[in-house]
Amino acid sequence: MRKVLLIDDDRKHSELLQAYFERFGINLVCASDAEEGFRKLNREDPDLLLLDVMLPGKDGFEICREVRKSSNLPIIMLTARGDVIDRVSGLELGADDYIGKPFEPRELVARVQALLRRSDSSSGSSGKLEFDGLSIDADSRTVHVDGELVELTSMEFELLLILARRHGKKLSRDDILSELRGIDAAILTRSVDIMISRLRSKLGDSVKPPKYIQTIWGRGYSFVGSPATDA
Amino acid sequence: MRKVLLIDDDRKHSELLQAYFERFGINLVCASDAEEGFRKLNREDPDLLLLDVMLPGKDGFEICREVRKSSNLPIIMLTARGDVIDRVSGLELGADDYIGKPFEPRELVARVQALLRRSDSSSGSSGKLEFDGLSIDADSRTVHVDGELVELTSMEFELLLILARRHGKKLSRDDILSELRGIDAAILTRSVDIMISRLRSKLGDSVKPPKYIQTIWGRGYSFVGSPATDA
DNA sequence: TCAGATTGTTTCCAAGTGTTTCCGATGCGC
DNA sequence: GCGCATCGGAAACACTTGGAAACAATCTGA
Repeated sequence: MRKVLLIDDDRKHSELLQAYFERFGINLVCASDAEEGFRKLNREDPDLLLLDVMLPGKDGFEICREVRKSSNLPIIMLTARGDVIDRVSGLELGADDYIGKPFEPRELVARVQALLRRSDSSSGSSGKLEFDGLSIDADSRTVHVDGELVELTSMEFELLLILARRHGKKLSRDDILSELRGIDAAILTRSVDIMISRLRSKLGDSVKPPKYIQTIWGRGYSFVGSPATDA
Repeated sequence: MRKVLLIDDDRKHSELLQAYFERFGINLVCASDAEEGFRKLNREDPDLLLLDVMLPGKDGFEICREVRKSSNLPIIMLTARGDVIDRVSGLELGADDYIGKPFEPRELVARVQALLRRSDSSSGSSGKLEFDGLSIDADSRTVHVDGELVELTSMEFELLLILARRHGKKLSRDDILSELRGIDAAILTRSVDIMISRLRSKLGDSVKPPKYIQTIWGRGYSFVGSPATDA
């Protein structure tokens, strides 16, 4: 379960939020001042920090600065009035997000989740497209057909990505060319056909009953691989 | 220089923002609809995406969903009215942040910078970069491959650092040269190729199925080492 | 200054990409 | 269904880009 540390001197408010966060599977740990905050930061090792700006003693900005010195823990600032000055200075101090009080608890949860998702995905796999028998990894630029690694040239890979990202959509040769090479697709040749052809042969696809790439006569091409459950 | 793609149908507004972003050293590329957006997404390979919700044809939410299928590119949504429904659904769709129109340009820049900083730091500004079988220590300037110390010259080390810090990003030879030697990359030779070549041989990497450094034909290079589980 | 290491250039060759061409496939009008 | 015009697939070829070796220039430290 994800753990979030909230530093806010309003105990009542904190408890309400704690209960609310619980419903979304997030364990909210509360501290009411900087001192308690730093203690729990070490002991609880949270995944994210919620910082109220208005605090007795050391304020939220100061805490933010200090935390940033030694870690890149995601931080969201809670400030009383949402004026721009506060927002900007909070973000420039190294906070990752900001929310103005009063806020909808639901929105805070959404922001927390967005930020957690981001820090997850940055260390985990993300850019993966999975189809029935075909798996494309946009990060490592690798393609597997039935578990076998298939070596594609960069053009072939880009082409496959363009088609697969919009599977089901009919793409004209112009669409493909302009995504592949930019607006200067003025000189339209038939290189797309050839690339499709080479790609198909590498993927072990055939023309007649197409497994992945469907020719739409007079129009262009379309990716038709079954969206696949997951992998 | 960091590159940000803005998809917004208000050309005038886009141009103003473009000029404004320039002042902060951010290259803002503009598209006015989903079609153009997808084209430039591939072509320009931006570091972050700004999405207007209100667009002719496919709206911002839809674009966001499609992009999220195959990438974890940071996304900020721009919506006309800041009601909570929009915010929450935007964030739940996989956007990383949200800003309500009208907004202060300065605040948008701050949010963009915060998000860029975050995605930077997630790939390790903390001195050590760990990949599957490859570990880079930016402080001591040492590199280990499968636990073995590998001696690199300073250029080779810098080059590796540039690539690894932006793993997954396509970097042109110009990008690399200007980071390596400053903006005066006027004299463009093929020295980058040779450095890549030497680096690869020292890392024990091969060209055909690249473990670490991928050649993107006609474009440049990209670091593709798996982000590594261990530390 | 000299020796050795590092960085840049040239050159050749292999690999990737685009064009032409031919032929089979598809759609259309009868 | 038949024939014609057109479209798409595939092989062969031409052009461009990248990899690697050899070599030259530069830098570093005695």
